[in-house]
Amino acid sequence: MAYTVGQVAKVAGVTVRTLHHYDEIGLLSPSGRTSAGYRRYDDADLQRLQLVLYYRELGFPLEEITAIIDDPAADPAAHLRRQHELLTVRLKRLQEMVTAIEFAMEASKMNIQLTPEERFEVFGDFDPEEHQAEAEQRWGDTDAYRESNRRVARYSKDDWLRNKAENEDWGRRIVALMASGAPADSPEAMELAEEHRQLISRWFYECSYEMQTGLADMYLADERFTAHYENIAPGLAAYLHEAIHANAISRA
Amino acid sequence: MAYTVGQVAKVAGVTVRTLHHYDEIGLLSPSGRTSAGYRRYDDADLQRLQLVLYYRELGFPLEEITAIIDDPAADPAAHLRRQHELLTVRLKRLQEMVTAIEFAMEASKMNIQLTPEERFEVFGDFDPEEHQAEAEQRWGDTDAYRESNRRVARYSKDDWLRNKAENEDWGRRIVALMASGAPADSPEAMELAEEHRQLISRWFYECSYEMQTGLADMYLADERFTAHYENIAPGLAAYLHEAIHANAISRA
DNA sequence: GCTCCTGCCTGCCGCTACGTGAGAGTCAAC
DNA sequence: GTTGACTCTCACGTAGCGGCAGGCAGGAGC
Repeated sequence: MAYTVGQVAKVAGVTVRTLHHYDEIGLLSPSGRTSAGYRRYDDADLQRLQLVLYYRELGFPLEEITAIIDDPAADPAAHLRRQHELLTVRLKRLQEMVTAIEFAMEASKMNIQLTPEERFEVFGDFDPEEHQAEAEQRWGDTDAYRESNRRVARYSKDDWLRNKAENEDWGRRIVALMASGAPADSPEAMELAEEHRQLISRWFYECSYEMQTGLADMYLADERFTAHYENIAPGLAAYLHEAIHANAISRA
Repeated sequence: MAYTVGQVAKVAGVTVRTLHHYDEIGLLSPSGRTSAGYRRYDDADLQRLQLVLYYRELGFPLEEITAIIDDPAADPAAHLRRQHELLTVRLKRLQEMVTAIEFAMEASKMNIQLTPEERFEVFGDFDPEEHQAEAEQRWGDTDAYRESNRRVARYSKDDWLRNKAENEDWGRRIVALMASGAPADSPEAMELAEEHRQLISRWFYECSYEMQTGLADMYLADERFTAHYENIAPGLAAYLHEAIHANAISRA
């Protein structure tokens, strides 16, 4: 019962190169060679190959497989547990990805065209997801962030357009107020600050006064946010910041 | 709004090296450089990076991402569909593996010790999985193969031992019959051929006469199967082959 | 002006698990 | 004795970076 590389390859469903490789790294060396140097695999080699392929299927790197197979003292149960954890994690990731892609497909089928490009188009230059990676780093484990993500995922293009319209309407009103010379702690400014909080609560996540003042601080601290508001009207970032704080204090 | 590599890396949650790499392969080149040669990323670059990371998350290779993003005529829906298929296939594989590993863990907890080594021990030299890879290539998309896999996955060590015992009993009887000189198309031989079919049906999958004659042909065509039967008794492969065909014809 | 620290630059080698030849020898068949 | 299939050993190529080395750049502190 001796087999050549080609035969083993066929039987095991791997390539000859793979067997050469396993020989090279000492994972599976044939038990003998012919006088011409041809590899000769026997049944024991085939069994070992089976083991190798089994662990490989489970995602073990070849080096570890070598260790597992060659070390009779190794605890197979421990390996299984670890592998089970790894697998379930990968499984979850994959499932999430499938869900994400199904969502994307659904959106594109409905002609809502919520591909990322479209979303950028809808969002204009103030994309809630523009700084998503950073947001995730900062707030990835907060309830608000998860809530926001959950809601955002369901929004249609129309929802986004309505959102944008409401935002722009609010923007026009606060710009007009600021231009009128009303101070940032005037009742009118505080009312618009309150409306700002409610817009966030309605569209993204329950925004408390505390969270809102945090946002306000960031509008000044993070130049990208500052730029966004300054771009609407010079001085707006600071004006909004003060109005939000004044409103939060008066409601406390 | 210009950012250095380090800033972009932090914001996007990738490493500087990754950005260098994306620049190298032309996937994401910063829109400018400082006089000192520092990369300068602007908001548009960040948006592109978002797209890149989005597709990367979905498992697209970088080269394809380049094509998708740079080619406005490319159909994102088609890409998504293809990716969805790939992912679901991988997902199914992973799920099967998790099931398998959970089964193995269960077994090891019960001290049944169904580690692969154990299974080889139980199977002796005629492991139903010995040629699994090839079997999958040949029959991977048949109902019989799936059915067999489903059943096999549930078998306990005791089941395997009973299976082996039944097989050996049948083996002894057919060897005895052949030794007695009864022709392969005798009623007794045909009866044992019938029993062979029922053994397969009981332990692995519903085996029709047609499928059984296919198996019989393979016992002669594939030297490994031939060797298995010839190892039990010289001439058995051909004898069984003829008996199976005779039985199938008489039942048709 | 000098030093220190941090961040940036460009190579370039390394990793996994093989794929894919090149060039040469081997084996069984016709 | 010649073909054709199979095998051998280099040895470079792949994807997606990680991680050095050696050398500028730029701001802070002395």
